[in-house]
Amino acid sequence: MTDEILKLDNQLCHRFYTVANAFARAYRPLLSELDITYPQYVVMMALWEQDNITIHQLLHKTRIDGGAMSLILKKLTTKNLLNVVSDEHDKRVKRVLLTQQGKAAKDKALAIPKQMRCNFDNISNEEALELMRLVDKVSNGLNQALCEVK
Amino acid sequence: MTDEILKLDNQLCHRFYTVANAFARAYRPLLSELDITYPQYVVMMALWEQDNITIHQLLHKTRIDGGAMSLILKKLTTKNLLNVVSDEHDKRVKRVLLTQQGKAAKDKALAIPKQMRCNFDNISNEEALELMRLVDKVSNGLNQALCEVK
DNA sequence: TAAATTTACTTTGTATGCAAAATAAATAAT
DNA sequence: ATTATTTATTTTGCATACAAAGTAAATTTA
Repeated sequence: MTDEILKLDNQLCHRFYTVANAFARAYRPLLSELDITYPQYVVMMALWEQDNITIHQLLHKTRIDGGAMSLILKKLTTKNLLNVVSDEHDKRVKRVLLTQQGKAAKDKALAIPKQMRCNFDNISNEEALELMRLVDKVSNGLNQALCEVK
Repeated sequence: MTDEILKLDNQLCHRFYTVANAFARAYRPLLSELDITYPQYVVMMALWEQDNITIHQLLHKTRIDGGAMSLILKKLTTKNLLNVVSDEHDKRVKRVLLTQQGKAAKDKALAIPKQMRCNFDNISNEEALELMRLVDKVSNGLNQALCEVK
């Protein structure tokens, strides 16, 4: 059946599309206390891991779009969670620095992963690791494909 | 280390976020011949599978947001790929019908899955099936969580 | 060293994704 | 038979994605 090829249920892409949206939706209530969105949370996680990095490094780490990042950093600056400052030596470069409030937010955030994890306690740790391994494999394939085009 | 908990590389959600975006990006060049976006492609796949369905059914099948669907259907109507008509019996309901052009587009689309699949030919069929199974498990967990809230 | 190129970011225009409000029509309840 | 509620869909406002164009500063070339 050639029809099977285009069936939505057979598309890996549609599963990822669906689950990624479901994740963002599921994080919403958990992030409401921090008053940030999911992509903003991703930026904060990157900075909690390593503070005082360049926007370029932040883009690489988070895989967030450059244009979107500009807006996200403005929003997080308005919320007093971080500051963006120009680099002394290279004026093209901007560095992102957590504020005291931004650093403090990490304590609240520490409870989030556990709350999220319990949404799929039907998945074992082994399965979760296998899932991450396979998703990475798909990601690598797609990224290589995109590089070849350019 | 409590720090490991919030590390970006340990977040399942971020992997899905990344790979879902990578998919949409990878589909772009393949869909350019059809002159449609990835979400529009999802709608078309649903209709190639079953034509003449209600918007409600289409929303359920594709998992696309209702607000977004309104716009997507307008775009696809403008491209002469489908028509939206009111149901005779229940005037609240609207049905979506493929045009001749919309049906014909399926022939071109049949080549897309194979082209996409070769981007991750490092993944066996068994791994792909296992991946789908695990993603579904995560999806189910998240959807149940969202239902409980409501 | 002046011009061309590269690098780091921002801006712009288009297309979702989503919650919430708005509409309109069918159904249920009183 | 009205009124209240539910169902189907659209509209609105905000927040990303993303490609492409624009800007500014550093680096490389000629």
